[in-house]
Amino acid sequence: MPKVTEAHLEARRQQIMDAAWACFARKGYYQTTMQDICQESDLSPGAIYRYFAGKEAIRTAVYDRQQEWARDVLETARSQAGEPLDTLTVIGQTMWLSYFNDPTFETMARVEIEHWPEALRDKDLLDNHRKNLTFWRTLVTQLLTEAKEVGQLRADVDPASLASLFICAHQGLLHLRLVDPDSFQPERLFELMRGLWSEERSVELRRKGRSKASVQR
Amino acid sequence: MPKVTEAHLEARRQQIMDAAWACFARKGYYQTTMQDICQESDLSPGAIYRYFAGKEAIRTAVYDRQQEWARDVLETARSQAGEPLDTLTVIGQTMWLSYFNDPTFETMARVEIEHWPEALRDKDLLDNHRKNLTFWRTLVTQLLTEAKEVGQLRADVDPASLASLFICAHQGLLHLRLVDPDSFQPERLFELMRGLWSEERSVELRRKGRSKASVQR
DNA sequence: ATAAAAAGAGGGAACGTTCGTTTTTGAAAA
DNA sequence: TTTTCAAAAACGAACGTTCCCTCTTTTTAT
Repeated sequence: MPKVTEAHLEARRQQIMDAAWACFARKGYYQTTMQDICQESDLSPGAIYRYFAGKEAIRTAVYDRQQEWARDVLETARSQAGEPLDTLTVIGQTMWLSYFNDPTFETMARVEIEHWPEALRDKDLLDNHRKNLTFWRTLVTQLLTEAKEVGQLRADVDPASLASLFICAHQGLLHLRLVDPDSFQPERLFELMRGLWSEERSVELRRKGRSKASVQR
Repeated sequence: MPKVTEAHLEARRQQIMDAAWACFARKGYYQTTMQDICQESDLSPGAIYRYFAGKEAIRTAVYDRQQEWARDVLETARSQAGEPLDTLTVIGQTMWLSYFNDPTFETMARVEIEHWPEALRDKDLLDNHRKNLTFWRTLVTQLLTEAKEVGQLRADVDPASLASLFICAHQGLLHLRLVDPDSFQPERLFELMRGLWSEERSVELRRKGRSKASVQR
């Protein structure tokens, strides 16, 4: 069937990427063989090599697509929220609360973590990863700065540093959720962090805590 | 030279582990060949297979040794500090400030990250990793609980949650320091976190921050 | 005491397998 | 008939592991 539609070609690409995505999550990049991807995608080696130059090309394509998905979450969150801190809350809730319970989350997280050590060796992956991280850090910093100007953020907190802490915690949680889901619960971390940085909330809670503590004594 | 001393045998083991450690950090586990380890250690395959059952055995041995090193840091910190929060501060300073600037840090961090995706697949590695994480989380939780009782910690903060946040941030920082050292500076994160959770410090800084903010308006 | 034998430690070539890729072949639309 | 897409066998390189050999030290036997 020659001269097939452009949509069909794109569908094949997605078919291969879906298969590779599942395989990478299950076995990791190096333990995934081309045969695995062939089986998972119901395609032959000959077919796959028509759409991708090689194994590595598939990996970068999968990684790129995953980053796009994450940014889609952001856009959705931005359109839902109004105030800067709301946007951040919605992003947090989407990624940490809903997202972490989504069945596809585990697959995404596994593939993401798979790339961390790889990015330290492959220059292209590293550049890509850096750009992505910078994007998120800049965005969160900006949102926090706006929040601080409106007084929603503790006055003594540096937005840039807090943004870095966010990203660190997010990456760590991504990893630790998979290792030990029971001990690292996004909900509790989310609440804790809100209490730490938020202006009103911290004042209110600090009062409660202090009175409770004084009762205990 | 048969019937060599026990010390000599142990030295050979360490020699192999050192070589593998360097190779894993440089190229990752799967891209490190036995030939690589042979070259790095100045030994032949025959020699190496006399001391380790195979490639995987070397990996687990290297990983175990690394965990021991980390716990040594803890013991040193504990002997240096008195109060609970001091211990935590010393651990933080050792690991985040001195440690991150140590030339061997990068090697250790790379090997550590290398294990994260692997641990999700290999049952033995996962059990080991879980035990290690539980050890640290329990320890930090305990220190924070003691600190709270003495009033060094904000009264509304849950020690267990904060401990989880610590671990998350630490793991994230471990990864992000390697990807983008300039953007994720342990010193700033360390200061930020101290300000967030500390009792006196937060009150003091909040006052300063508030007055500064009112001037700006 | 000395020589022969045994055994441990290590070197290095070789083996069997696996895996990414290529090439050949076939079928179906144009 | 020509062109395009996909299947499947096949190739060549690479890798983990094994096997065999050598050299040296210890042990044994005369």
